[in-house]
Amino acid sequence: MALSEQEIVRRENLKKIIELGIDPYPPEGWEVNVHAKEILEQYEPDKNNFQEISLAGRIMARRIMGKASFAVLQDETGRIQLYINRDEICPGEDKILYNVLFKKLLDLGDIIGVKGRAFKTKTGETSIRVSEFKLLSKSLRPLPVVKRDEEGKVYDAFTDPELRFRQRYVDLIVNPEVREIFKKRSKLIQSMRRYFDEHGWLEVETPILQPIHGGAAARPFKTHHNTLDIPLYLRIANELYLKRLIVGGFEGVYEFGKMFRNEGMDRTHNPEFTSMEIYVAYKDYNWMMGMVEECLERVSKEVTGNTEVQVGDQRIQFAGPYEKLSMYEAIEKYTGIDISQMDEEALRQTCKKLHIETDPSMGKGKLIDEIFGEKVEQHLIQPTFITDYPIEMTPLAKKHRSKDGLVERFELFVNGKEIANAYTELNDPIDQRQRFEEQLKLANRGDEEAMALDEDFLRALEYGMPPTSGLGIGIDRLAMLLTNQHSIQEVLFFPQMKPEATKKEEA
RNA sequence: GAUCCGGUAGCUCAGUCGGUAGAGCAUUUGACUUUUAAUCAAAGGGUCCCGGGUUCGAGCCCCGGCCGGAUCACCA
Repeated sequence: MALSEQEIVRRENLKKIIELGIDPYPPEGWEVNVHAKEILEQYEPDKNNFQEISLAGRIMARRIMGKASFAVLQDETGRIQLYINRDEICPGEDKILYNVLFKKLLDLGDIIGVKGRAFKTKTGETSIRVSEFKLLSKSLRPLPVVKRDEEGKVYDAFTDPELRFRQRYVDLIVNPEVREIFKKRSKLIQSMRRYFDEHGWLEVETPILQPIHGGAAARPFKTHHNTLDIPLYLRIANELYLKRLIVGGFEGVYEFGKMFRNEGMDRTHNPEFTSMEIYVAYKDYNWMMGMVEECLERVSKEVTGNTEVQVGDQRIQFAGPYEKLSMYEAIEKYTGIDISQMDEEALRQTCKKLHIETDPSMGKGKLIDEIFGEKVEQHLIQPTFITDYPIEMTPLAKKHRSKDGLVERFELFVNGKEIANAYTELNDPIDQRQRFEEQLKLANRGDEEAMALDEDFLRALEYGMPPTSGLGIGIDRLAMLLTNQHSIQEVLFFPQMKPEATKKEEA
């Protein structure tokens, strides 16, 4: 592959460094006793602190002015300016370290270790007066150079999504705000996990490779196990396994994990995504709504510092209680039509009236879902529980205790998007078998996403599952809300991309 | 999968009517001991995404493809 001019220069510099007897990739570590952010926040000239510091990072800018230079060092916490004076670095006759190594052979992007002391420059910027530096890793590729002026205005921003996502490492280096998004994502999971642990619920792991892709309605990825010579599916959900654990006697289990769905990709969908599923015995969906309110309020506070979060043009209040509307109430509120008594034909006519396309494979549940998706969802900006779904849409939820034809289910909508789904779980094995059979009928009618029947799961229910409430939260979408990002790609380190065109390479 | 928009130097982008390929940053050389989008002087750097076509001549027009984004469809 042909190297660019800058890559050639860097490789030549590398060679010269080696000729000077310097290892460009030394094996030993470097003492890091402080980070950039700590110095910037805590240095006070009067206190004379940070006078023997040792840190490491990447050179992000260099301003050489003859016998002295400024550089910008970036570590995980931020950027700090270095001041390098020739005669301080090279007290003796030999000025090679400064004149040759620092001025000529180091490049932007090189990783160096630095020892020195904090001070303030004439213009008042906290900086490090370098007494010693060492090359820790030579960079052979030029980074995009993003400049910022005093007001923080960005020039030549590195924004091309294709490059940013394919080379996320570069994105993380030159766009510090990107790192903050992922720190928040990590904090979100950590915060939620701590909340569950405090309640004594057990974090578990269940199979990703499943012989039957149950627990949700979606097209799976299919693979094959050679030794067993059987097809296996990457899980589209883990619900049925977690319930088996409730049958087994755990009273609260949860799992953060990747799910895989062989569907389209867009701003809110990636083929693999992270969900959190939790099942708690002896609870129902009413209890679960309270738990969700408490959990999200706390998570929001711990991740963003506030229960109120800016998302696009909206301010979302995560402190409960959240508005509750039944599915029928919600549809009536936003269309003026009461569909609660309608049969499949009447619903089909209603769809027509509302200019919603239908097809013959759609059952009653699907038709209601269409109306809801088309006319209601977009209006649910503040956190809203939509409750009591038609039974046809929800084969794993328990029938409503008082409303015929409905199940005890809620979904939480925020900013017009579903972020959580929960049931009073169906634990009646006879009813569950019938529901699966209904799904089979839908499948025969052409519904590709109807749920598969899982005999072993039914066997587990037949042993008896305590009354249980279960909840699933889309972690990526929650992360999008809490970091004010409008694309799922921005909250995944490595979003799925088509493979790059393979470049011709010499063997 | 459909429609629209985009792909030009390492990066961000201009490129007029189809007529020698442009800028800023980065890079190279030189100057400079408190600069900070450092500055000053000079220089080098291009498979214009790929493949066809039209034309005397294509970065530009036409056809096909690849990759990305947006919107829609499907889905969470």
